[in-house]
Amino acid sequence: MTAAVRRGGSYTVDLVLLAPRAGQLMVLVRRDGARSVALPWVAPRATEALAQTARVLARGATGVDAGWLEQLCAFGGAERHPSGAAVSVGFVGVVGASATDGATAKGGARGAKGGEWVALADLAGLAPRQAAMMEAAIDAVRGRLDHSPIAFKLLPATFTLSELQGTYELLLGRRLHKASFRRSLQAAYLVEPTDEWRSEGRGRPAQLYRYAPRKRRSSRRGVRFELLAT
Amino acid sequence: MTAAVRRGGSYTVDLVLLAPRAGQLMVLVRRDGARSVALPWVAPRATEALAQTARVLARGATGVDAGWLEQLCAFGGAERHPSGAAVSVGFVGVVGASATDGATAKGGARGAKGGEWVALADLAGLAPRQAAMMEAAIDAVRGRLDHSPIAFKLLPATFTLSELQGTYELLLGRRLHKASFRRSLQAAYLVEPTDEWRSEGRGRPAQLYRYAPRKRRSSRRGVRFELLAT
DNA sequence: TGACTTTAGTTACAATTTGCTACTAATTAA
DNA sequence: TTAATTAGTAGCAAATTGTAACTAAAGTCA
Repeated sequence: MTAAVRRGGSYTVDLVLLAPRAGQLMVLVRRDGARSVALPWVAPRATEALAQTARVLARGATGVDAGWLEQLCAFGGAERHPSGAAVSVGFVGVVGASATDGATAKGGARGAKGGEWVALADLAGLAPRQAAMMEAAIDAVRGRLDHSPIAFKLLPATFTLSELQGTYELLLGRRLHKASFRRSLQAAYLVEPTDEWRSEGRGRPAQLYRYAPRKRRSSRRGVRFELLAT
Repeated sequence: MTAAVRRGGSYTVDLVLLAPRAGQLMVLVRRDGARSVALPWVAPRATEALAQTARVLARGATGVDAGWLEQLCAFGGAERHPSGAAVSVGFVGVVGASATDGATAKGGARGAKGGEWVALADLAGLAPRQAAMMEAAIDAVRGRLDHSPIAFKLLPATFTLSELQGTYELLLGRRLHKASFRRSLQAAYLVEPTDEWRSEGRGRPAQLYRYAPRKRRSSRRGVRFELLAT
């Protein structure tokens, strides 16, 4: 396959798949030698839809469907790729914590077929093009977090508001204020309470919620100029 | 070239280039038959950086450098492309109004070498894949307007605040409130006044400003949940 | 039991931001 | 001079946001 890619000058679809585990963000990789790793990738047939290719790639690598999956952009130029392909289309996706069950540091365990979950902080040894994808993936998640239900797709069907806030904090890489978070959430009509409560050992039990977005108008604000000096 | 693309299964770089003209947003296209048009595209050599390819393509089509240029994403699958390529990497860019000087409805004039500026509203006859790019380009511009200096790159070096606001309105496709716009602009430290004024015929003369962003901390707001029900 | 700790969830208030109306200023046209 | 037109500002009410301080419900441990 690799040889065919080199000859034909075709393209690849690459995947940055993220999952939470023990308060850390993990990314799915394949061991690719002594100290180099690679993101999952495939050189698809020409007529296949890109998003479909990425969905199949995600399912093949984890055994479950990605809860959220979106294209990053195309990467090319001189930056090397394991396949030698001229262009690679990067995708980023998330799966729930359960997808990482049984995956150990030495890899190959249940839930990661031939893959291995590595903490984002410990990740090293990617080819240049895939390293660029990795960075773009984190930026994309943070940038789209308030427009796509990424955090919700990363949680089970019912969850506590503290878990939801923790997920946002994990993805954003910073702490949020509890009261403000809940107020914004309420104003957005995104969740509805169930009549279940969960006791997590110590402390008051938390009510469980489910993701149930209700229609509302998008707010027509003025411009904001988040733009900073270079 | 087209035949080579069909045979090799290579990729293309496509460009949505926008410019303001007479209060309308124009897009650069090439006549491609009786009633079909195409966005400018090229099938680059394998090792060329994507952004560099797009820059050269923009310069070749207009004779000037694009003030702002960013990748959209890759498009592929069953949606047809004029080249027959399996994937196409879309770019969106803007150039100042002066780039459209002399371009007429019948095309081929100075400033658009072999191309033609068409009002966005009048655009029809794109191949499916390029139509998808067109839509993505508008979304991208609107989505990134507050993070990239798109509007500023579309104006001359000095401009009035009414021109700046008009540019924002053109790109956003909606009206903005004058006092609020100026207050936000002031708070962002993005422009500085020159000591020139411009009289536009009727009404009070307007002061000219230049784009001169000053360093400031990015505001650490809480989450906003712009996310809407599907 | 009862004080202490821990986590969940709410309230209240000050500070800031935003939308908007209504103003003043400077110019051209008649 | 007066009206019309565009630029620019002031000020206020409403909404949003950051934060501290509170109440509530569980477990822990002497």
